[in-house]
Amino acid sequence: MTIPALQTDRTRLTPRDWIAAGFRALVNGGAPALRVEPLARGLGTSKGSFYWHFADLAALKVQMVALWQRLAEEEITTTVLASGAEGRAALQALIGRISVAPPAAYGGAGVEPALRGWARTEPKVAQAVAAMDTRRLAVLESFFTQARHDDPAHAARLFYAATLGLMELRLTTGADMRAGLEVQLDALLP
Amino acid sequence: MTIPALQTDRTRLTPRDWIAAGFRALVNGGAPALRVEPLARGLGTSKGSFYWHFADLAALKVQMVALWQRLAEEEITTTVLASGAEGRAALQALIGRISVAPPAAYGGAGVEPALRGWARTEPKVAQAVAAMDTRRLAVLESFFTQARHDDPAHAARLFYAATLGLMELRLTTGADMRAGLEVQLDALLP
DNA sequence: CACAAACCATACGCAACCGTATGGAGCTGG
DNA sequence: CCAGCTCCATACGGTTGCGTATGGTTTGTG
Repeated sequence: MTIPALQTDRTRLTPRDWIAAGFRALVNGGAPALRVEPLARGLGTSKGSFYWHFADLAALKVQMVALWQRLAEEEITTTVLASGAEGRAALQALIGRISVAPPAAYGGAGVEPALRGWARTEPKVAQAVAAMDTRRLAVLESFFTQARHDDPAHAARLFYAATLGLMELRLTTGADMRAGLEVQLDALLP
Repeated sequence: MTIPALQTDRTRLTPRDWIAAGFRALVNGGAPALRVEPLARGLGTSKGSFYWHFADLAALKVQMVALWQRLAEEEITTTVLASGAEGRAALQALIGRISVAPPAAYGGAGVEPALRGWARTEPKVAQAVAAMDTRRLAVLESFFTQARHDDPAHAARLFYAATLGLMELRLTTGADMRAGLEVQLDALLP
């Protein structure tokens, strides 16, 4: 008599699955939740799977930051710069893009604030965030310059600060990103 | 209430010394840095001292949050409400208070962002932060109402969001809080 | 000085996690 | 069908941290 083999029909995991799980953990539990064994439990697998796809935990973190950088950069180039919009129109387009939260499988609306919190625990992340900040500020400043604002640098800083703050408030008090940013833009470009 | 000076004696520690060390660790290393033995090493003592002053690590965290709540509340009441200022004048007074960073012994300018990052790892902290957000928003809204703003709720949200964002940017790109907030106020109350 | 209280050092058991080693399951081409 | 590659499970040693237990050292006080 043969015992029928358990057809677990398990779906095999890809590195991308682990990265997505990493972002979900980061958003829900913060940096301390980025551990191999808890992640494995959350995916219903063992860490043997993890160490097949990644050299170590640091490798996963690197890939997470790299993915965020790629998406954030894409948000700027393909959606705004490539559209050919300028000045106020470009800012409007950016508002539309920013108010769309990332997919829930990758942590949803909490990704950006969570990543900034993560930056406080790991210098590599802090460096990536700081670089993205300057990049975004430069782009915003060019838009405000095109819109003939008196002090584009100040306006860019304020607009960006409001964006970051609204992302925070979206989590705690459920603020509406789009409405908030449109009002901010009206205040800065009357 | 004013923050008392720390014991420079170094031979004996007070609970307040541990709380301050906790804030410094939180700012520098984030939530995962809030551990008993690393804190003890940083203070040049052993964890035997810690467990004399606190029941466990959770007790220290509770006291840290409590201290932050008291100082944040004080920032509102004694500096603004008690001054009798109203409307725009009250907002100006608040700007002056906010742009002053806490003492370096307690983590300096990074305390507020660090605490918001911490909130992502511990629900108790998240609750305290959310409560403070609503409290601050209510106060700000009353000021904008006194200043006869068209949409006080929106203005309060934006002003607060800009404040939070500028606190973030103060860390990465070294933004000037006071200048930024004054410009924001001018934009919202022309 | 005596002596208690306050404060700190050290050692211990326990638990969680990291990264490695190794074997097994499952698909795939020859 | 079987040989080899891909992918996962599990056991292991090492490290770090928690909280407790216990004894030592300093400080205040009569």
